[in-house]
Amino acid sequence: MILTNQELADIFDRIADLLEIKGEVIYKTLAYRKAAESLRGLAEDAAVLQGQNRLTEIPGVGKAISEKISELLTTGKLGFLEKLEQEVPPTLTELLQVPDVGPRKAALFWKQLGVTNLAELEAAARDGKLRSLPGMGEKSEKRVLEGIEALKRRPKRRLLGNVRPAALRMLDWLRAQPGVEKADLAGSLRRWRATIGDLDLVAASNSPTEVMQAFTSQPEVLRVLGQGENKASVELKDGMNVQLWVQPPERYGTLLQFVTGSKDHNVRLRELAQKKGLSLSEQSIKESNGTERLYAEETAVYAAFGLPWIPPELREDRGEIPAALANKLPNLIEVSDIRADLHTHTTWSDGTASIQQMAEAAIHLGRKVLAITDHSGGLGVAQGLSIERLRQQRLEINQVQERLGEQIVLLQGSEIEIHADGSLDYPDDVLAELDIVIASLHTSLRQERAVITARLLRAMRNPHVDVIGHPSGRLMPNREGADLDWEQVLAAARETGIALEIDALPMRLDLDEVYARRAAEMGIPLVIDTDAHAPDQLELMEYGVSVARRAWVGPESVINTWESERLLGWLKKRQ
DNA sequence: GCCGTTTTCGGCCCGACTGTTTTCAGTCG
Repeated sequence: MILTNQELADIFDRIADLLEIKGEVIYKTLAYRKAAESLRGLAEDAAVLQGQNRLTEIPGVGKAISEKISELLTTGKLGFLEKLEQEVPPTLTELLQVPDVGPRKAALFWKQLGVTNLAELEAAARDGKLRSLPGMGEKSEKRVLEGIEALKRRPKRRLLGNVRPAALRMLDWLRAQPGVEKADLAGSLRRWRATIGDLDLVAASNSPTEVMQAFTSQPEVLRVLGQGENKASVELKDGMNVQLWVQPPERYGTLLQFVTGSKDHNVRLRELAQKKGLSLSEQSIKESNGTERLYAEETAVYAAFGLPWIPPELREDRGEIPAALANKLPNLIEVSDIRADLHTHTTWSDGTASIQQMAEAAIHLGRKVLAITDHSGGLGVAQGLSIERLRQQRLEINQVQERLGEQIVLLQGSEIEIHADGSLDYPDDVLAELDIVIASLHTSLRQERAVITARLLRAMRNPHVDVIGHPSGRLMPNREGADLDWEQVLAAARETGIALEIDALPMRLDLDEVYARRAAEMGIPLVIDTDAHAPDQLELMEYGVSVARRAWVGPESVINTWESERLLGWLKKRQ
């Protein structure tokens, strides 16, 4: 069994948690966290890098951590971790999930009370045993209990697509408050991360106290977690945590920059500041003599370090600061670049709208090409089309095309099922009749790596297949994607010229940003589709575009930004 | 534990807020 980059990253985060509780110097734990984060952003399997003796090329991975990766990949175990788990009870890391409980308090509860897991902590708090510990009191004990309750109510991370509409409503509310001059979404929401923990908002105001007061007394607020001059934090009734940060307008640029993050991006930027004898915070940039420079605009903050403005989607410490320094930031794709949607469903399979309704909605959004790609017969749950029904559908598509004339080009396609053995659901002569063929994995996703990779490769090598739909098959937050050998998948994509899809449904966002970036670097064509099952889902395109932007992808790599003639020519040539 | 156009050793980002404290530790982002 081969450990994935994600699994390795989880192990190093776990080591960091245990080392922190143990009381190891902070920089050691930070080193493990940095290595974990790098592994998550890495498109090449660590196992491949190990084989080539290139593990230390991973940022934040040196001698010690590379040896641990090798040991894990070779034996599946890690002596260092096993020894650590003898010293610190492994279940103790549960305590770190509780708000306001960090490594020091977890260690305190363990050493003084023998607490080793969440249930024991809750019991100790209920028995009033926490209040008498050093540095603790009745209020702290109550906060721990409330934190445990909040943990039970709240899912860990939510999907961007579920959070964003509500966040935009709250932003509108904030902008309408008296005394608020400017306000924006910040944090992972502004960076368009696929999943969101807490919600961060920033505002510019000269009357922060009033703004904070209004914020914490909204009817949706369940409880106030903290409230000061510059910052307030609340838990909403639905379990969501929201932070609001306020500075006067002349400091808004540094505030927005700071709260947007990511944390790692900010650390890099502050290192850069230090080298120039400056100190960056959410308040200002300070010179070494203490003189403050104030920035109302975020662009000016970056300019102060000689950098162009960096789009928030890139701020993950994945090379964006060196790229900005060299003036080599990518020209990112925009939603307005999108001309076609090549993956949609109608009532012919499991969609809720007719071909005509979907086409009209697509025209309304300015699409020039729309592919109707209902499921093939094999996917029983989605009422896939038999060959006979597929041919009937062509007639209706032709009729709708006639009615709509030149407003849009309709294509007939299929989202065809890849069987467990890699064969496809329709015979080749039927596939040849279609304008576009998207092959997707929906079933038997748990096959082991060699099997499912060979299965996908077989489908990719069918010359009628134009696109691989949502390649990993993941459904967030619960279903992991297939355990594919991405080296082979990407190599096959390059060899066959097939396009890989970024599915824009917020629960998919698949390809993810890590592999989308690698694919684009390899010159593999990408396509961003909504996979819409209803007219309003055609608007979800922006989520797919956000993945491409986070993957440093420009419009040229994405075939549905191309002029219609070029796109149709590409499809025709593939046949 | 990592890393180097200031360094192979000595650094490693910065501030708000809370609760427990009489000046600070812990947590968080």
